Amino acid sequence: MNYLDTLNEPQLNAVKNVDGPIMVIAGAGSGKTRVLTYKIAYLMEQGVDSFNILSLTFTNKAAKEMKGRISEIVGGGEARNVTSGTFHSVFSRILRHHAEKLGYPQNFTIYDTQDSRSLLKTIIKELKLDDKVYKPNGVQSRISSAKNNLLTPAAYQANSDIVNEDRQSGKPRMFEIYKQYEKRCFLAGAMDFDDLLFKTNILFRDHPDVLHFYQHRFKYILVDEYQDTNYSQYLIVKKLAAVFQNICVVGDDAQSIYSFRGANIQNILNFKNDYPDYKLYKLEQNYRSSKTIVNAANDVIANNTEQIQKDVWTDNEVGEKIRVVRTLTDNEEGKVTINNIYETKINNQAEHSDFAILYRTNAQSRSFEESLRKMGLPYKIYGGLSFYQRAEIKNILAYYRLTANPQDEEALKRIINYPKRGIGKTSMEKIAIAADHYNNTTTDDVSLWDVIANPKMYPCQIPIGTRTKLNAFVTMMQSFMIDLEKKDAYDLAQHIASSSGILRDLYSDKTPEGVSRYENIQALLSGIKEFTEGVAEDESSFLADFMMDVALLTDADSKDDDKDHITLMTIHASKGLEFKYVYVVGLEENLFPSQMALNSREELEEERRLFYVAVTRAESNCTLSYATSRYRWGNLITSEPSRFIEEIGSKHLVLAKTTFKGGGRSLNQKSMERKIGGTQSGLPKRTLTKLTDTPKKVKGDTSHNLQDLKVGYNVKHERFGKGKVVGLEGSPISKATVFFPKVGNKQLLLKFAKLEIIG
DNA sequence: CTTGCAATGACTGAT
DNA sequence: TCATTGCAAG
Repeated sequence: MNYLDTLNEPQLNAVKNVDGPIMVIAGAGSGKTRVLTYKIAYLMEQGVDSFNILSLTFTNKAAKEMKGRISEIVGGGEARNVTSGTFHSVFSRILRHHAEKLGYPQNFTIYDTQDSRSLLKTIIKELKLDDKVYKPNGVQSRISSAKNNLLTPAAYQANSDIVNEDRQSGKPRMFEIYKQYEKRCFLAGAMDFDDLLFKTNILFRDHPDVLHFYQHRFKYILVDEYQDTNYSQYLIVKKLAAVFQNICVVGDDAQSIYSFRGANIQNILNFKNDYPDYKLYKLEQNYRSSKTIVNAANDVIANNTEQIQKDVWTDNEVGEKIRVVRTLTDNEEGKVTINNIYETKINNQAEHSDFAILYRTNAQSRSFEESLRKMGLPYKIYGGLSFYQRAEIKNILAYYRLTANPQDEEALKRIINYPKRGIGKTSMEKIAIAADHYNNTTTDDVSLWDVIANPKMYPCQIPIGTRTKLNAFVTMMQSFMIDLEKKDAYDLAQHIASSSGILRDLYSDKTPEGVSRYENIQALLSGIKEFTEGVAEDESSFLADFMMDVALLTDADSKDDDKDHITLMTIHASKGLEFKYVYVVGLEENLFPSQMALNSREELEEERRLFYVAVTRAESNCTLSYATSRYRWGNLITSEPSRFIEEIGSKHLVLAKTTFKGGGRSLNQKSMERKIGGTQSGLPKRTLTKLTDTPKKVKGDTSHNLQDLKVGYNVKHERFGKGKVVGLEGSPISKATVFFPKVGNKQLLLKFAKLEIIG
């Protein structure tokens, strides 16, 4: 039982109290994952059957890692019987099991955001509504929040508040779109992300036997990141826990950052109402970060009004101050950041994986990526366009989807003319009209596929030439469908890829992009091969099994290619992670906090929590940076530093020199500085008032006298010793290649490497 | 039906 | 800036 000895008192209490409702409020870096992991291990040691444990985590990767650690503690293969994963993945599996009870096919498709937006666009067009008024994005989030609050289209229409809101915002027909969207999803045998939770609630509501079964199956329920659950998730958990009430939720109200997805802090605050005899444990000791970082983060979060009282502290050393870096443009921010990473890595002999660059929006990754590429440093960008969202991958997956579920309308639309087979817009419109017609005039549920596959039953006005092409497509798809449960996933996937013509189509494209698309398909196929080989003997390895949770996979879940790389991601994606050196970039008003969040206190406080999350990712060093101007939609806009920087006590901050002088840009920078009206160094006035005790750095310029460097000069480096210049780059010179007898050729950035000319 | 070009509007965040 | 959409010509 030595693993329990590593816990502090509140952690130990949270682990050892297993019965009844428990809430753990866990400050950043306070070891909550450890508590959850050990708690499950402890439960198993106490004789609880692992089949009776349900653990809901924020990513599937976290679930996998937890299982691994539990296995190490309890040994044997028992840990794999714990049901664990994200809400979406756990309940999509349960839904598959009972799909027919809800009228869905077992192989129902999961529509991702793109699919459902595309369907919404179609519907808006069909209803002859103006898509400038009914913006697909806005409609989508409206419907999403309705679903997250468990409002069916009928309930939506019956709710006068909501209907009034829609009317006042000039969108009185919103409920029709919702109704139609719901109908079309059902016809297509498809659920969107919100449906996975919504339909689970419906399943439990309408089928008490099913609910009863899972209530008794999951005697112990653990929920991580509870502050980010929405009403729909809250209700699922509440229903499941109703019998045994062995529910343990872990969260931190200060890290609630998903309200845009319907997350509701009230779930934490309401816990005591639902379970009056609950036990509360607070984990307040931070084991992750330096005192400086913990205290700075506390300074920031103190500006929020609504929070659960807690006092996060640490025994770790004070550590270094948080560096504040000001640059003139977003591009310069990229260069300065990457150069600092490069320098820090060498000075501290750190790994690339010790570094993370965190930003507010995905679009900010560009300038960092460019600099990283120029410097030849290994990096990985998480989020943004993930592998499974690339067009070529979505296309081939659409073939697989349609094979597993012919009703899938979005999949059909995607591939009916890919690769090109002469079935264009006009034909598709005719088919859609026909399907709609037969839906209204017969009692059948008629999908697009039904129309093209049964021309005798559902005739439509299509010229004979096109008809022939359609028939060929139908015959091909049907042959895939026959193979669905005959061939294993890899064989069928490979077969479809080649006989659909996709591989040929991509192979013929010899542009770099085309080659990379072809490689992506190959990568997908080898992923499927791996899946096929990795399936346990008692499980099936059909293509439909592989497809089951592809839609739910994210970059965070993709297995680490255990390559040593610098991490770039949004702050949202960084939740739960930690890095030695963290760079929080783009700290500018209207960017972070986001412009969209400035209208209400609630939204601003969420931005602040987001900043809190960002800072608390750091273990030993944290750097905050901002640019005084940045490109947005192609034109330069000026910006001022984020209010969040000011909220950190100045004693925790230090202004970094911004001495970047690369690539002959000094002149440009100077003139821009004049134009923008920034001060010569340090922060603009507003911030200076708070930073008066920070010593102003005089612009040091070590590279100045090095401009006379010539190839062949002898130089001295503080670590590598004497060497000879063999190459120079940049004008003015920014980079030198120097041969050192001790270590060989080294590329040095003049502004960092303190070179001394010795003749 | 396909291709190519011009015009347009999007950048929060993500299961 | 970049990806998507609309329109005209082949």
